Amino acid sequence: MHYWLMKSEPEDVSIDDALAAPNHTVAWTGVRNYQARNFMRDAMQVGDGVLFYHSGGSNPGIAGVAEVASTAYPDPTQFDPSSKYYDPKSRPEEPRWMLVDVKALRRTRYLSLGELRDHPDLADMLLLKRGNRLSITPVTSAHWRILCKLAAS
DNA sequence: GCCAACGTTGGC
DNA sequence: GCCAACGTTGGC
Repeated sequence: MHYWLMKSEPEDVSIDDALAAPNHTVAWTGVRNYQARNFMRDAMQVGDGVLFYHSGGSNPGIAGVAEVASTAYPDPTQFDPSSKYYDPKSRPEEPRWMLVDVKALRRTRYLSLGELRDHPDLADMLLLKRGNRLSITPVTSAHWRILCKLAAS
């Protein structure tokens, strides 16, 4: 059992979009970073906890809780020339990009990036490290507990 | 819109 | 294998 934080631009897929999807589940398309891909491919297991993070807007932060709902499989958008995630160098026999399905469980009280930064016990979260751009980061169980408590407060 | 930080590409 | 150039992410 592991915990993760996964970033999504809410204009693309928000927590509400995911909750409105069939079975509350969305395929996590578009990851084009090897480290983030490797987390999904090599480390994620069905049932892992996911913090659903809204990035890119004027007020980024954690918006909900989700869980990993599948093992990794090839991201179909890499083979679709009309997709913005199309990767002409990837071949179906040897797919370069993988994804997992993510099932949204619930919205949380919105935990803005500012609030997270203000919390001393969260200071060493990967998300908060200077220069970090990874769209998927592991979350320690200690941080997970703190965040769940914060979200419920 | 700016820019810091970081990843990727490709020439050598 | 090095590294400069370029592209992208994402907070502000």
